[in-house]
Amino acid sequence: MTDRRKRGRGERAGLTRQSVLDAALELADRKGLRALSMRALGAELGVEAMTLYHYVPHKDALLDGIVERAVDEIALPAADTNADWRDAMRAYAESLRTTLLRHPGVLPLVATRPAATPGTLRAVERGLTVLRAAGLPLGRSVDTLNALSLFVIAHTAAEVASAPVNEAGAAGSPQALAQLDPRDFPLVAEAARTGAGTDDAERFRFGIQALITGCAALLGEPSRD
Amino acid sequence: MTDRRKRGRGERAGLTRQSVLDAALELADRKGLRALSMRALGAELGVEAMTLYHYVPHKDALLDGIVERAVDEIALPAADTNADWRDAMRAYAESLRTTLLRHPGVLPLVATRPAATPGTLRAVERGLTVLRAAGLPLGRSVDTLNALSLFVIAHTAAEVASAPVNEAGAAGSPQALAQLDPRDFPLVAEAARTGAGTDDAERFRFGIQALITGCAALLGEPSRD
DNA sequence: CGCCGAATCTTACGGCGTAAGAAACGAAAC
DNA sequence: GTTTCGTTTCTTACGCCGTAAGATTCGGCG
Repeated sequence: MTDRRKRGRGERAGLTRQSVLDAALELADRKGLRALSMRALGAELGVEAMTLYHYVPHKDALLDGIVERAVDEIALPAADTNADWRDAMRAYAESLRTTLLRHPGVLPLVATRPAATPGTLRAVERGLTVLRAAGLPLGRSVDTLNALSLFVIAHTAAEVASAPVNEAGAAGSPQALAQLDPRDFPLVAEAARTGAGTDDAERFRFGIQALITGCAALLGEPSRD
Repeated sequence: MTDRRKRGRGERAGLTRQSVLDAALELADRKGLRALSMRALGAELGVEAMTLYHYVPHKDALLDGIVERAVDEIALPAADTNADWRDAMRAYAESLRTTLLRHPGVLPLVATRPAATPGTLRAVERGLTVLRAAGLPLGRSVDTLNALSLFVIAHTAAEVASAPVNEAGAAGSPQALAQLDPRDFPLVAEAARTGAGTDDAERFRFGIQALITGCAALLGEPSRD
């Protein structure tokens, strides 16, 4: 954010672990993960690459850091004890998706790394609280929350993967799919042509709804219409 | 497979695109993605790094290739028109999981790249066929199949991520989780202590079951017990 | 002032992906 | 058998990467 162009002779950059992570996150989102090198990040901050090692022990820690920074942005599940847990979970999933989509550069990392940072733990704890308060057994609460978050992460990761940074349509785009031989893949071609199941947000909503409905059913909850 | 140690003077290596991809896949699974460099792969095959560029235009294509090679191993959904689509999908999900788990090195790639290779298209087409034959509308078939595959991929990716190659327990392991302060995260700590929701296979089965049940419910299928 | 710890820079090493071209081979053409 | 030619393999080199080691410069405190 603050303009990092060319410090005067013997004037410090005034970095923080936080400011370094923020710049890294911003750079990854803007130019993609591949463009996030220590030297490039240094240049972005008006500093040599090695300087960054005063704020971060190695690059992997930097990556962990930006994941955590992005995760910290996610809003916790609402602890409204009056609301149905299904509504709470649906709202949480929706908000998790929009937050993750705001950081396309980090999504490959989120989908790939084990998630046991304080930030994620906080969200998980809150989620479990909501589910337990609704009467679900602990084990099933874990299973439910796990299934929901994994689906959200995978779906958003797939969304950004098929629309890469600064790039024309990828191989998975509907346009590309529509051009394959209907004799080889009739249904896929038809879906691409008619646009069935093409809208990311709607497909996402369907998956979430199915997951929540299914969990409720397996747990013997009364169905609602 | 074939012993690649030290060809005699002026004796060819006899590589194929397939053999190169196979070796790359095997190397990635055995030593992890980070260890898969062109030079290392060349050494594995008894050949200089640049030689590989006769079989693959660049490293990204190599990665795409090993993903496709792994994907080709997945068994297509059974087209048994007598069986319930729910059973077919559950079996497919289960088999997809075991296949993916056989290639831990490739999972980060699968979870990350857009999937529009012939192999995946074949599986998708078959899945859509099954669902359509059961009477689901095309759009919903796409949504259902999408939700299922994404969940499977995300879950298996999470499984291998929390048990990395040749490594002691990662940060997300139950042991590590059990040691955090119960005052900060009481439910997470309790779950870790009692082992609730700890079994990967069972948690997976729950998610799949929930997803399928939920999709059926949303599509107005009669419930079964 | 002198000193010290923190912040920054310099230099350097080994590894990476890969561009460019030389070299060695096998098979077909003569 | 010799020549030719396309395929396969190797050699060399460039610029990038992460980062180890250490010199340097700074602000603040005695």
